[in-house]
Amino acid sequence: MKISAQEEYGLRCLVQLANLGAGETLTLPQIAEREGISVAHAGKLLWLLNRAGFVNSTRGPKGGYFLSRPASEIRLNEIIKVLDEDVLSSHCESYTGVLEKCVHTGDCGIRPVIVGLHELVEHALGQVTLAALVDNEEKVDAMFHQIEGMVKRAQPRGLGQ
Amino acid sequence: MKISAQEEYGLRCLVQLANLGAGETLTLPQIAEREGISVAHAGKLLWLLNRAGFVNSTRGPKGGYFLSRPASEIRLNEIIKVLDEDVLSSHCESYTGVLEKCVHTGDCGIRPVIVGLHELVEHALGQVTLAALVDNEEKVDAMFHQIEGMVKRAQPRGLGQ
DNA sequence: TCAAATCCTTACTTTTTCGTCAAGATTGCG
DNA sequence: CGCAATCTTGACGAAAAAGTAAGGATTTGA
Repeated sequence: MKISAQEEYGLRCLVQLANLGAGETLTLPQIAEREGISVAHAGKLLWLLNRAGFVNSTRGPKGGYFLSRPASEIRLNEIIKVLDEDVLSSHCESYTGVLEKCVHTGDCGIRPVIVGLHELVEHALGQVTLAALVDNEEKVDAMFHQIEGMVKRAQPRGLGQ
Repeated sequence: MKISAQEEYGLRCLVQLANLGAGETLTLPQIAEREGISVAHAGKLLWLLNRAGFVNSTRGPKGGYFLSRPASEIRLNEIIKVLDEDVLSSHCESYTGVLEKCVHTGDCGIRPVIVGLHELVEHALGQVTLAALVDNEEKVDAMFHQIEGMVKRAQPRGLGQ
């Protein structure tokens, strides 16, 4: 199970922009340098994010990229959906997306697991905004530990063995 | 974020074997046919699972594959770890695995998210055994909805915006 | 002992993802 | 205007993942 390169570095680029003050922008070379990737690579990522409506840009001298919405209104699940196709995707063509009914024979037991994971990840990412990532690193950290604690106490019913 | 083909189809093969009665086996052509993949492909997956100690096999006529441990002692997180490298992996070389300290400059806010996701997924998969997949489809389903419900009630503290 | 059934292993091909390159378009400034 | 800084776009190449092919090894049973 993997976070794709596009997801990871696209998210990093957005974090850079979320750190800017009002009216500030970052150029491709600046973003590339800070993330340790090539300018061309950054260019492609920012182009994707632009097309998806997360960032805007101005060309020419003094130009650059900036968020097109407040960081507090951008949630991680939206970002991941745009950089990949879904929050969590699987291969079996019997799924339409991940959530539709499986056409495999009745003894396919893995569907509920994939659906469950999808919901878990989707929901967790939906709780985190870009702003939270920038401003409240400790709080995000605390939140995840809180969730983890809840999950730990939640389950030992119905399974066991 | 993606479930790799190896993870998905490897898991499916194990589910097939977990459905067997004592002393029964399945041959590669049988497994391949049931999952809609080529025999060669099934062969590679079963070889991985064999090497990892989840299945055993006998050769010759009447041979085939079978689980080397009871399905109730095999948890999904172990399986995923073997079929890929980890339950959830990321790209940044600054992580050693996902859980070590990030070497990026201090303003890298995404580390806690990756670590949090890792723990979430790891823990969820650790709750599900192969046996549960086969025998208790409804119970697994119910469990995930239970976890999801807990997570939903758990978080709105510390983030909000 | 031979033949058929079966797994085992390595090498290869295809597809997808990742990343680069280069030419083009737009803007600001002297 | 004309140059330089900047983003935009599509084509290309490299690397990784997915899947295929084929010959070898082992076992059973007649």
